[in-house]
Amino acid sequence: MLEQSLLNIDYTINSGQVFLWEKNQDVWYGVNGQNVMAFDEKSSKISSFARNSQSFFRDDDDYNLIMKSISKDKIVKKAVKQFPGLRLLRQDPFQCYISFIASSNSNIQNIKRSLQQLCKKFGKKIVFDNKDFFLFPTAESLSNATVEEIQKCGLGYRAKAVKEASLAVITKQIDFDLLKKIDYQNAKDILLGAYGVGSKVADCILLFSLEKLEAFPMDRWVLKILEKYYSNKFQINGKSLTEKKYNEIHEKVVNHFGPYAGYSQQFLFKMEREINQK
DNA sequence: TACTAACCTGTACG
DNA sequence: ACGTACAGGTTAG
Repeated sequence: MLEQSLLNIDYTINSGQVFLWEKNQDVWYGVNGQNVMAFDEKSSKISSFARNSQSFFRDDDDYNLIMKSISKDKIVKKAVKQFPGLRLLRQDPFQCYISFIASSNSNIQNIKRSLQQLCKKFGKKIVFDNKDFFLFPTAESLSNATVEEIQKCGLGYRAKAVKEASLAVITKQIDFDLLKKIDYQNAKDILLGAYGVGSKVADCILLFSLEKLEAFPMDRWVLKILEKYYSNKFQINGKSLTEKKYNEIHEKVVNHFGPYAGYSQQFLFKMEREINQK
């Protein structure tokens, strides 16, 4: 059972981590791999289609301690204060992997639509709470699909990457259980070997599904934030973000924010997106 | 090693 | 209506 004050479900769902969650009345429903989860806003009760052992909302994290740890400067302090209960999630690794491969050079609406179509086309249909859901496709089903079939889900040129990446899982070239055990840099190097996975996507997968809380995904938004608030600390020169530059900035970022840098990214991202929506 | 254009697709804007 | 820009990157060259 979760302390209600420590989880704000709306902030958390709407923070760019997940794409397959919808609110129905007062209940949030979300597809997570071969499971569907529900969070009742009124009671703060969590239920799920399958038994889920891993805590999706990371309530095993010492939230207050982490908030203290990442509050290294005014900016993060402000964001932490503004979005109490924003949490990182512990997602199904395969779904997270495919989701962020699908996210590259796209936008949330497109990503959502594509993933929904993927589920409908390749995922198993189930009934939970008297409602129909499609589970996320398995690595096997996506690796057996043709690029053309995947493309029909609106993924465009990313379809090839989705198929290749699924194949890499089937062949154990990518082994999520192993990636969870080894350290950040080694896990990242392995992920980068998958076609369609670059620095940013790798960091998303590591942070959101593979227990690497020092991962700090940097997309154009986060880069803008660093330029805006931290130009003296991290100095980002040049316009294009090469892998080398990405790594250099990441090192400075972890030096500043510490081992839970990924949490700080989530707060900064949320704060800046909120500002830009108005 | 460092940099840039091309890339599917849907939507917003003029 | 219809062209153009651009969106939460990656890859090939």
